[in-house]
Amino acid sequence: MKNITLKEIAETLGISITTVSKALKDYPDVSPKTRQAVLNLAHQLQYTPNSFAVNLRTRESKTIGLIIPEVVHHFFSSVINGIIAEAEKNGYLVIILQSNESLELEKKQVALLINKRVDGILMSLSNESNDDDHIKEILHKGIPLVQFDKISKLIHSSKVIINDQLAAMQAVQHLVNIGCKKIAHIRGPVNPQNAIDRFLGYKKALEKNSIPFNTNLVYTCERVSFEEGYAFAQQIKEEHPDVDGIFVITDLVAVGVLAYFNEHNIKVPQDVAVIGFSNWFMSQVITPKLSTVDQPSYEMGSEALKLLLEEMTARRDEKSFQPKTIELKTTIIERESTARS
Amino acid sequence: MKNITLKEIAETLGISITTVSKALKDYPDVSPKTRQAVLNLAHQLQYTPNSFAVNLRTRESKTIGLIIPEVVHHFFSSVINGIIAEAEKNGYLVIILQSNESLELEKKQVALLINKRVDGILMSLSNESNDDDHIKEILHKGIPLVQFDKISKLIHSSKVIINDQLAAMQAVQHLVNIGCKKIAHIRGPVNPQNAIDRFLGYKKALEKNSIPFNTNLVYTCERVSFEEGYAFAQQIKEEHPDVDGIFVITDLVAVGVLAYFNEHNIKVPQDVAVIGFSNWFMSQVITPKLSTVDQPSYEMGSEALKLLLEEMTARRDEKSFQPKTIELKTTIIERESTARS
DNA sequence: CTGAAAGCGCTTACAG
DNA sequence: CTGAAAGCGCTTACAG
Repeated sequence: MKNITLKEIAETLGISITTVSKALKDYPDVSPKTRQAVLNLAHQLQYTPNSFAVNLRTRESKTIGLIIPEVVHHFFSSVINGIIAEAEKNGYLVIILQSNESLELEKKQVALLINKRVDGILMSLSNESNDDDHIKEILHKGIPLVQFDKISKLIHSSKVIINDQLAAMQAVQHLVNIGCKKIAHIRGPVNPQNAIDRFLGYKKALEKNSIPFNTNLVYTCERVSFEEGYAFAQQIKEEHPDVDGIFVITDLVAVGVLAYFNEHNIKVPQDVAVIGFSNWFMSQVITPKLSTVDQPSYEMGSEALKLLLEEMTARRDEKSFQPKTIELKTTIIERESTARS
Repeated sequence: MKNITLKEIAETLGISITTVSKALKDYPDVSPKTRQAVLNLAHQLQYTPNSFAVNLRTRESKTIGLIIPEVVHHFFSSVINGIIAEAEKNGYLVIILQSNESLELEKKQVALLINKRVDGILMSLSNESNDDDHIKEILHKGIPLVQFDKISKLIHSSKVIINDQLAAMQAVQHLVNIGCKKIAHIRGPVNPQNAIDRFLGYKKALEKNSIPFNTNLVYTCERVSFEEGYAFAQQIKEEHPDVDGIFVITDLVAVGVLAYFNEHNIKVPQDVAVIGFSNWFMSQVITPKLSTVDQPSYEMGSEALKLLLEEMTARRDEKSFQPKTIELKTTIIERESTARS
């Protein structure tokens, strides 16, 4: 089906393209009669502006790009949800790309989005990311950027985060409070800032409670998977049978830990208490129900988009913009896996 | 940072824009020397074509639109994964919209994508969708369309589906095989084709095994939620204490059923066997592990994108294209929730 | 092998 | 209040 253009409307009504354009955009300097005629015909023909032409003229695509490590992930899919909803509300569409935790892919995707000339970019870094050049390139090109969740502290952009260190401290403190004396930590990979911060929070909590820190009680995930949780649970029990509490980097891994314990008749929380991180849906339906740290994911997405909008608006109006950091609240969710009476 | 244009390259080299454009696009009628000079300078200046202008000229956006009911959903997020991966491989980006199971939103989003002039659309219908006009509009505009999973049979487009009826029959047959005599069905909402087909499969399986069909044993979800599963499990036990098998529309709801049974000491599978549908990750980690129907989600996404590509290519080459339907294989996954020895 | 020119469909500063 | 014209940055049929 042919698409209607301004030209056709203009010709049909015997007026100029300029006037048609103005009428449709509610410019004041069009007579009410002309405006009405244009509006009627446009509606009748179901005119919609050619967005390609509008993009070229206005240098805006009304599209933003999102790069995340993984879509199939309860936390990230909730974030996406928040982003898409907020974007749509403001007339923006969202292109989603997935780095699959690969720095190489992440770089390619940044290039793709820059090429596409999106109006802004939202990013959560891959676990491999220990190099900032591609992200600096975004800033260098003058494209508004908001980092969330897995961020690089060195990049001077807006950020939406939680206080991972504090949240981890609270989680470990909770284990101490219910009587744990020897607490292991299954941590995330070495690069991501949030894995580092959660580890530091673990360490601080021990210190605060005068529990000696022992490197051997820290187990490092590479892929942050269910399988790793399962394997580390076994390893912990073999190497340190007296461990009575485990703080796990994220719920998926913690569920792996529970699976191993369930299968080997190790009682949770009586023998070992377990606390995860993120509050996946899954945590409340497994047995035992998993204690965890609730992390507002939908809100993280919507707040990130709002910050991006602010920056895009400032940029368009040629106002200066100071990057902001929003820190969202986390909450300890106590469930069966730490319920010692 | 200023963006480099063809004009600047042309001026710097003292040649025409035409020649620069041709050199960059590997047209044969450019002298090797000129081509090299252009390529060098373009690379040095990090030239990338302005996609807005390219879109306008070529009438292609190299972008496709995806509308799904929900992002935060193991099945759909896996489909997204397949779509994005395959799209990227072929130089397309994906805009994702979420209907939240609302027909009204779905209509709006179709309009958004048409306006955006995406090169093609992938859709899985919302549960509310009992009206096709907005989808016919896509075809009417000549935009390639592929439906997947939750489709409208009445729309003459390509489709990627599973045989829901057959898969449901196999699931119920499995319950019969392990000795179930009175089998309830928690079905999906009334509109979606796949809920209807799964229900029909349930009915056929009963018939085939000479088990009388009883309307009272069919419970209809509205929101397809964990909570509904929980509530229906209770209702089933109250209304029909002798039900010994339940076929549930999808794993999320089945997990709700298991939660109720676990909490009320009803033994699964001894007292009641339960089988779900979709093979969410969650199903293999809960207690008891849930039997289910595996549905290839990643593949559904990648196949849908391939079909769309075929159609977009045909359309561009002005060849005719006959919509195709691809039916993917499903597999019964037997786990603890139906493991009667 | 090279380039002038038209055109994609819009927006907007400017003249009348 | 109306419209001619320039221009966004590219592609491509055409002439030389």
